[in-house]
Amino acid sequence: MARTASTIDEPVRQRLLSVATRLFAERGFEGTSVQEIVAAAGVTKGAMYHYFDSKDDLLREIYGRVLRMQMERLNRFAEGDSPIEERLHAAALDVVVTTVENLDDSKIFFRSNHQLAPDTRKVVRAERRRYHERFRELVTEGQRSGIFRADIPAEMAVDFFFGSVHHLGTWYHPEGELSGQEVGRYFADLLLASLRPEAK
Amino acid sequence: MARTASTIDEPVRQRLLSVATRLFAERGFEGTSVQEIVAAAGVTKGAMYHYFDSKDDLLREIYGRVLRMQMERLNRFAEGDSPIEERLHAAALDVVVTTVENLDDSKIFFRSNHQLAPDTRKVVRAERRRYHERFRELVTEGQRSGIFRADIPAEMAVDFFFGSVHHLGTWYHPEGELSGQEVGRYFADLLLASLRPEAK
Amino acid sequence: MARTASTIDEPVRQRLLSVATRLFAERGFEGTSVQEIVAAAGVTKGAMYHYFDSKDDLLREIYGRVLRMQMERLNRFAEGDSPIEERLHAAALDVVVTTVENLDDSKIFFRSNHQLAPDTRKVVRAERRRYHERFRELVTEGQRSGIFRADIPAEMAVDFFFGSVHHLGTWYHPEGELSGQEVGRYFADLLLASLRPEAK
Amino acid sequence: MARTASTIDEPVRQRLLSVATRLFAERGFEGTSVQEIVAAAGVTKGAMYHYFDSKDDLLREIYGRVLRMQMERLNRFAEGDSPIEERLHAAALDVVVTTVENLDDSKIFFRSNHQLAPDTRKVVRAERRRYHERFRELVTEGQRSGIFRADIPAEMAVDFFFGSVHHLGTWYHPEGELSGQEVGRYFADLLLASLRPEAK
DNA sequence: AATGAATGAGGGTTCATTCAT
DNA sequence: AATGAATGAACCCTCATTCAT
Repeated sequence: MARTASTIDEPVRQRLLSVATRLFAERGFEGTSVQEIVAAAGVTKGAMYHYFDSKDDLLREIYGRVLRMQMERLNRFAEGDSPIEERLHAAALDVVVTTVENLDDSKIFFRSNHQLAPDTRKVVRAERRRYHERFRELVTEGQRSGIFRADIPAEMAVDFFFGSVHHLGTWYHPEGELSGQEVGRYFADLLLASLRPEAK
Repeated sequence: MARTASTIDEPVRQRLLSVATRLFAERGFEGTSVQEIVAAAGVTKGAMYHYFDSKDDLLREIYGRVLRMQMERLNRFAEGDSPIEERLHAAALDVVVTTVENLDDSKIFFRSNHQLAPDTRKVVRAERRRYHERFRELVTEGQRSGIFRADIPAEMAVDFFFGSVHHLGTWYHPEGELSGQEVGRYFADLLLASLRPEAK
Repeated sequence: MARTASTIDEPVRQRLLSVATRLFAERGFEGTSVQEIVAAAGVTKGAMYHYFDSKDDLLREIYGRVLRMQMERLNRFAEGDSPIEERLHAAALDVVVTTVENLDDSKIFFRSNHQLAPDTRKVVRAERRRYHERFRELVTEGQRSGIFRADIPAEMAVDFFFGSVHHLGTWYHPEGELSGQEVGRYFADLLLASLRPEAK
Repeated sequence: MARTASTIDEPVRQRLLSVATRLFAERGFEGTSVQEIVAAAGVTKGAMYHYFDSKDDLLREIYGRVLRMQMERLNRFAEGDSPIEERLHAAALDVVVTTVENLDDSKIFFRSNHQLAPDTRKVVRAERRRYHERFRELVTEGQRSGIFRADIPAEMAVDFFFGSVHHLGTWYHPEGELSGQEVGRYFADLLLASLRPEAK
């Protein structure tokens, strides 16, 4: 018997996470009540507090999931042995595609950051920074080998690029005319173009 | 006689706006209570509700102020008669500089958007779209005259650029080593570079 | 130059009373804010507090007006020299007609009684009682002369009748098919009928 | 085991209803705060909002209880097979007795009607109308068989009677010299008397 | 593993009233 | 005679969380 996700028999913990992700993305973390989450998940409050310490804990879990996935994928792309411009293009394209495929996570990530407890926030930011640095290494690698222009700090180019990616959540619509692949290609092209050395 | 924001003799309405802007940026809209706002402004709740219809109204006012300022500045830069690449560079640099100078407004803008009442939201988004379109016209103008590459939709390039700008609030720190001018120059350079036609 | 009631040049005090009467009848005393009253009257709060001590004072004035009017009219009818059954019938008819003509006053009277300050309330109830007693005297006069049945206390018959009258506000509609006169006649007939001595 | 109202061991929900009924009757719906209700019931606000959706919901429940009880009793009396004048007399007496026994409910009913949310109000008024119509049928039945005078609309006679009943709350005191039974008999007698055909 | 009654603090908002002008 | 800014208390309600079961 086939079943869609979020059906009644999906493990409660997982169902709570899915539902919370959707609601946090739609209404924001503060705008979503625990009552709404458990109602949408079809369980009671007690059940939620059995699996999670608090509402903050739910958010923390969602963050963790996203961070782990992104880091794994980036590493896979970075470690290849094709030319640097191809690896960077592929990694850039991939981060756009996965962001678009998990748009709810992305929305939560860049909107609810300040709601995290200070400690959690520190952990999240540290992991985020590692991710950023890994990506930046790709740029510096290209700069060192003369493939990318070096008159703009790698950090700046990376911030420039990720700003764009993180903001996908505010304008990209899955039903729109552009697929994630297409946006990804454009974004990766723009990144690579901006790093091309100035024509003499 | 110039005065810093939030001094005791600043008109109550203005003081409420300044304080609310700061707090919304720091803690988010939902994370800031009316009580905290009025306490920080040194007035009572009644005073706040004398000048504003609601907490939402406060947010609405802040939004309006930002929108008006940005639109005015963009128009000034767009209407010049220097070459298109210079006008776009100048406009791009300016939007970064003003964003950095009003970083609180920017943080609020891209984090609390979904908290607005549906009607207000529609108004804000419409005005936002107009701003976007005005900027895009600069890009298409350059594309038509062959100065900018035309194989990437202008819309995409603009979304790419503004994503970066809007995310300044998440990483830029006024006390950091880069001035708004410097970041603005880098960002504008990156934008222009990404629009350069492919080298043959 | 002809002028309708409640126009801008009607004395402020009078306009406040009219407006408050209408609003109190529509929404109840507690359900009407001072702000709504002054807005509807086209003046400011300060103006209202210039003419009236408080919101309670407004209600007190409305009560006073009704009480005075009803007492005057009753006296006029009671003092006639036609047969007692005719005088009672006329008085009963008149109280229905005037109640219907001032339905807002009536609604306020029997719905907002408990909102009055204890002292005012005592005064109002005393005056009300005097009115009641005056009416009752008509009944006892008829009982003494054998025209009305005496096996039911006059007080009871009067309470019975006035209960009906006071409840007109909950069901009578000026635009309905019955005029105040018609309802008055029916009510007066019913009162007289209920006082007729039992047939042997 | 019989228990008096408002004892500490009475279920919370029931205790809230009893207390609210008493307070609404004493001070009116708008004049009673939720804080006062929960304090009198010895619970916290949270507990109240666990059982009732809102303060309005509390009022709605009280209304529902009264309406159901009155309708049941009326049906019992109306369905008997004694002569119509006896059935009407018994029903009239009963409605007075039960009104007096639940005087708080009655006070609330005819004073707070306009405080109900429009939807609830519609429901309540419809049920009220059905009750009224059931009672009126008794009168028309008597008119058709010539027992009651037919020159006064049944509707009018019923409004006349119920006006009196509904106003019991404004003057009847349980500690007074008249029992509910006595008032009921007088009121029923007056009703029947007013319906007696005119003597020739 | 899960319930649901109950808590208590705090949420945004309304209000009658005051007072300097 | 009238303004309107400002007060401060009270309003209804929501919330994340706890706990006995």
